[in-house]
Amino acid sequence: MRSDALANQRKIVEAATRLMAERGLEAELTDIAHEAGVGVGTVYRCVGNRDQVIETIVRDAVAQMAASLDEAESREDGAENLIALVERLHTVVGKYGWVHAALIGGREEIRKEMRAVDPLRRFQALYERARSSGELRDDIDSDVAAALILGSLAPWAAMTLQTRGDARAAAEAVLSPFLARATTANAGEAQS
Amino acid sequence: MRSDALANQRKIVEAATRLMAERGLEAELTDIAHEAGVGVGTVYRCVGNRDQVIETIVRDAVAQMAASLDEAESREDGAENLIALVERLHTVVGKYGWVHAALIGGREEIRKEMRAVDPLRRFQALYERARSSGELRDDIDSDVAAALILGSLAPWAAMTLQTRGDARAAAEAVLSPFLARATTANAGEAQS
DNA sequence: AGGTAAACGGAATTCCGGTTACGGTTCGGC
DNA sequence: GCCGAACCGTAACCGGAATTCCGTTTACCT
Repeated sequence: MRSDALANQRKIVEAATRLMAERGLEAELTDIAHEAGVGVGTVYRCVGNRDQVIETIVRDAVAQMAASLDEAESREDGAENLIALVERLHTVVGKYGWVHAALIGGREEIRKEMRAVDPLRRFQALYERARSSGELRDDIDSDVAAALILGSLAPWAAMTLQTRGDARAAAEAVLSPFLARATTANAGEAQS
Repeated sequence: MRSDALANQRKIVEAATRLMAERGLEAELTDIAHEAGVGVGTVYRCVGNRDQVIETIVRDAVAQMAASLDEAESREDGAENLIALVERLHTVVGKYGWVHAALIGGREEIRKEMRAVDPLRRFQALYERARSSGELRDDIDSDVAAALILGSLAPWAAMTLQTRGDARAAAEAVLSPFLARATTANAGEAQS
């Protein structure tokens, strides 16, 4: 592959990522080509047809999520590990605004790709491991915790969370209901 | 409007609802017409073009969500009220499999529709009200609680939650991390 | 029952975005 | 500096879904 072709490939993937983040997965190929500063033909030559463009980008996003999971699994158990993971996931998912849509209505191929990573199970496992550190509540089923915490990646939830400063603060907020009381002394809720 | 036209309108909207629930918002107009047992022309006459068909259905779904919120607001404060609300929301959103996609990638008009209902704020307000009953934790910011609880409507989260029996059980599980400890005595997590 | 305006079905048409074909241009080895 | 292969942009081409059009049928009023 000639060097200019390779450079174009990169430009195209970047452009597609950018455009799809703001317009969704249905962004048009001609627009992507224009955004990348090349012609449509070049898109076909360097990346492939529409489906292949999409697949490339989805693969990127999925890989980044998988990498985050990998990293978390290799680290020390504990609340901190989960917080960092949630922070990374929020960042990644936020960058690719369409992941949600892709998971729901997307091509079967994309969903398969995603199912292979299986973030829910892996997060659940991490939650259970982290629990042994004593920093997390153990009176909540780990599958429910995983569902709620990863549910916070939903755009409407993420939007609210973004109002609190940076991604780190958002991740801490998400985890806070699951922290064991003993560790984070909290205001009493005496009542009646 | 003649009575048969009115009847057809109803049939079409029902058919579209059914078809889009299983195939997503991109179901074809001719299929919808066929499913309703009418010709394509009739769809245009009774409901309008594709966008208007979609809008009609989205409006329905949004109205049902709004009604659930209305009802909850008119009831007695307390955890029970929130659980029932979450149960209803899960049911509605589950019935219209595409709401997520609509909210994310959908037409600006749809999102505006949704923003008008503003479920997050309303739920947050309900959470704050319910807190006064003493059944809910008050050491978690209500906006975070709202984001997490409504985040559970995200498809991947909802999928996990559905594995636990009925919608009611799922709703209880979702709320459980937010219940005050005093009420639901939980196993101790003593450590170090 | 009869007349008429409204509604119907679905074939024909338009529209639109993906895909392909092709004449000009550029890279990179000699 | 020059040649051929690889690459580029653009302008047609194509398929399929949305939309329109019109001859036929139906509901409703008198």
